[in-house]
This record gives sequence, structure tokens and C-alpha cells, in this order.
Amino acid sequence: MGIDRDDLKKLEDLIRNDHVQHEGDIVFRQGAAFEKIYAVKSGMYKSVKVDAEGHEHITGFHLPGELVGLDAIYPKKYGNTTVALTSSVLCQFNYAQLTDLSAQIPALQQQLLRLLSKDINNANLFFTEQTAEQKLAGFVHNLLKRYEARGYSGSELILQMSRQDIANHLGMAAETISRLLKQLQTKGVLQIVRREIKILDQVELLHLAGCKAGDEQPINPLNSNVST
Amino acid sequence: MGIDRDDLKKLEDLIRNDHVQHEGDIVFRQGAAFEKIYAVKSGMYKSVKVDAEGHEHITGFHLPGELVGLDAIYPKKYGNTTVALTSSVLCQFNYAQLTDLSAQIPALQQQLLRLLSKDINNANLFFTEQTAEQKLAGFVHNLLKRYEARGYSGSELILQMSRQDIANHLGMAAETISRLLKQLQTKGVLQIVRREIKILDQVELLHLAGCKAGDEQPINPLNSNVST
DNA sequence: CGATCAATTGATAGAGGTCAAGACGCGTGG
DNA sequence: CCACGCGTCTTGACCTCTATCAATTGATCG
Repeated sequence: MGIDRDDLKKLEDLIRNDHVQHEGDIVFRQGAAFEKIYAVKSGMYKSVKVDAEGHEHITGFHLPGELVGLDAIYPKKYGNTTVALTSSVLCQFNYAQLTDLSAQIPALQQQLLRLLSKDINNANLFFTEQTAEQKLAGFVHNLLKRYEARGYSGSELILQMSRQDIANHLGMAAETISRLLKQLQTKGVLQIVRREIKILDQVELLHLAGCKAGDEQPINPLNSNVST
Repeated sequence: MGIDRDDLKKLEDLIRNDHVQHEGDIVFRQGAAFEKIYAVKSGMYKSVKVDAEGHEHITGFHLPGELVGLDAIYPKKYGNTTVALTSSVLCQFNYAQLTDLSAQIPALQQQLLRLLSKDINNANLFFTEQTAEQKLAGFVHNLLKRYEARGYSGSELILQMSRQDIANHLGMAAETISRLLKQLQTKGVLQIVRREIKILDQVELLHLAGCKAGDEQPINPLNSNVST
């Protein structure tokens, strides 16, 4: 990505050793001082945020190749507790060293900004979904695409999280997840065995998701003046 | 913010002239090539995203002092169309020049990263809300706090957007907004005249919002191992 | 082989969406 | 200055979707 060998050496130096974890192991706790950014190398993690009233909400799941902790830069402390869902490997970057280095390496700075911007987009992705089916279809499709982007199969995946976790994340009841998954199977869109999912009709899955970020449409939103 | 006078001069140079706009005027269109970041100086803007099926969704409202366009860094094009809701003033920064400069000014780089990180947090804020009342109370409280942080009154505000816009943004029906606002007035939390809102009981408003990012709780989320 | 936890299935009730009608403001023009 | 028309907002009646409660099945593990 436009970084020469010498720079790459410096970058490697600030990456600490890989860290092997197992189900339930914690990466960082909500409220802890922000220091490091983490990259998932294998497995899966979930991020859980506890609100003022003690309710837990799963803010996201993290797949191999994805970064965790970028949202902690601003408040300078982690806003959630991140936990391994299965046996996983992650590596860590010291943030202070990373920014120092990025001041010297323009390509690194660009990449860092892009990664942050990407997370803003991801965070906004699921606001559109209306019905429970759209949410769930969108969730599965999103997982699928993220795996696919990392070189995994684009037609099947293993849910490392429980139905309850999915329900919590999407803001619905676990029973509804169960019913809808069955319904998607009946429709011939998915084939489900326990936590293993095979996608039979990816086009229909995307269609059921309802929307999913249609890009580059130069349409005029309501109440906007056409600039002439 | 730790930038000396000489640097400040360079920064000022890349800010183009202020731009006055009126209701319905467009800042940028969805799909247009990303080039500039915008800062709202007065008034209010809304960002509208059109999905693949032509449905419009209002992704956010932008108040004085806030930046618009940071989410476009990664995809290199704007992901929404941003429109003035009322007479407004904004200024613009060329992104390429901004990043060049930030490589020279560490404090600017830090600030830029913080701003992006902040947006990730903002985007995640509203996932927790369950009921329509929580969503609406959270929305009003959020607006209030954002105004307050910029030196505006912390007890009253003017909604520049229609009930329909609020409904669209929160993913509910305009009728429900109307009913709930009335209900909040009956409860003695708000006093509403047209689009002017006076907050009578801010504590209760926050309480009704249900959650709102409780910070720094070292609680153990379910299914996590206690590191001893 | 029980014990435990996850997942499914069924019955019920309530929150909120939808449809339809009416009220209120506000600008325009006679 | 008032009447009209249009858009925004409100109010009411109804009905669907999904949460909730409860019970059962299925899988995993000591």
C-alpha cells in the first residue's frame, strides 16, 4: 500500500507478538485507558457496551482482518468490552507509536484515516433496515461479504455467536431470530444446521435486506434545490 | 489546541471563503467525488442517503461547529446528499491539503483522528434505544447537548426539520413523533410550540432516553472470563 | 446418563405502523 | 384585510408485527 521496506520495518517493530485467546477471553474492558489498537488475525470477537442502567448491548462483531479500538481514540478510553467468541488470534499496535510513525509515512497516515472513515460508514450501515427480516438478512449478508472480502467462502459461514447475541445486536428477541432463520430456510434462501449457514440464494438474501447502500445515485432528495 | 501561529496561518490559507446558503441548497450530492470537508458555521443541514430501491433515509443532522464529509474519505465519494434545512453558513477545507498539512503539524493530525473517532462514536450512539419514546427522547437530548456544547442554550432549541424528517431519521412514522411529543408535553418534560421546544425536565428527558452511553463501568459482560 | 445451556415452537398482548380525516399556519392574491 | 389554498401537523380507528411468557426439544459435557 505504498510503504517502502524501511518504513515497513518500523511498522513491524511496533506490532507486539500475536496473542492467542479462547472463548470468553477479554481484549480490553469498557472504561479502560485507550492505548492500543487491535487487529483480529483469526477467530471472532464481540464488543459489548454496558449503559447507565446496566443493560448490555453488543455493538459489533469483529472478523479476521478487522481492527478494534478505533472508536476509543476520541474519548481516550475504550467504550466497550471486547471478548473472544471462540479461539482467536489478535495482534496489537501501540497507538501513540502508530501516529508518530504515520506523521513520517504519508501512506500510513492516509491508510489510518481511511480505516477510521470506513468505520463511520459501517456504523451507519444498519440504520435503514425496517423490519426484523430486513435486519437479519442484512446482518447475514454483511457477515458474508466481510468474510468474502478476506478470502473466505462467499457461500457459507459459521456463526460464532449465539442467537441471543444476534438478537441483542440487532435489537430484537432471540425467538424472532429463530423463527426468521427457519423462514429463510423455508424460502430456500439459506440452509442452516446449528450455527453453520449455507447461502443458497445470495441475490434474494440481498433483496430481502431491503436496501444496503445503493451507491452513486445522482438523485435529487426531496426538498432540495436543483443547482443550475 | 497546540498549533502555533505559523501553522495556524497555513491552516487558514486552505479554508476557502464562507459560503451562505438557504433552505434546500445542496452542499454535495451522493456519489460525487470526495474532495472537500465542510464545517457548519451557522444554521442546520441534513444528510440524505438514497438506497438501491430509491428509498431516502436521513442519516444525520448537522449543527454549527460540526464537520460534514468525513465518512467520504474511505469510499472517495460522498455517500449522501447534504442539504441546508434553513439559511446557513458553511466553510470548506480541501482534504488533500489538509492531510498534507497534518503530516507537518502533529497536533492537527491528532485532532483529525480524534474527529473521525468521534464520528464513529456518534454513529453508534442510537443503536441501543428500543422503544419509540426512547428514540425520540434520545434524539432531543442529543440535539440539546450538541447545541449546549457549542454555547447555545441548554434549555431550549428550535427544530429546523419537519416531524417527517425526524421520523425518517429515527425510522418511525411521523404520526408517532406527533403523538409522543404531545405525550412528553403532557408529562411535563417538554413544552412545544410548533418547532420550538423548551426543556422543562432535562433529567427526566435523559431518563426516558433509557440508556445514553454509561461510561467507565468495569462490569463483566456475560460470557466473559474474569482475568485474574 | 442426567444436568445444563442453546434453540425451537406455540399462544398472547401491546407497541407502533398505516390509512383516513381534520385542524392549524402561512403565504398569496383579490 | 380577508379568503383561499397548500403544506405541516394532529388526531382517531384499525391491524400487523414482534416482544413476551411458557413449555419442549436438542446438543454438549462432565
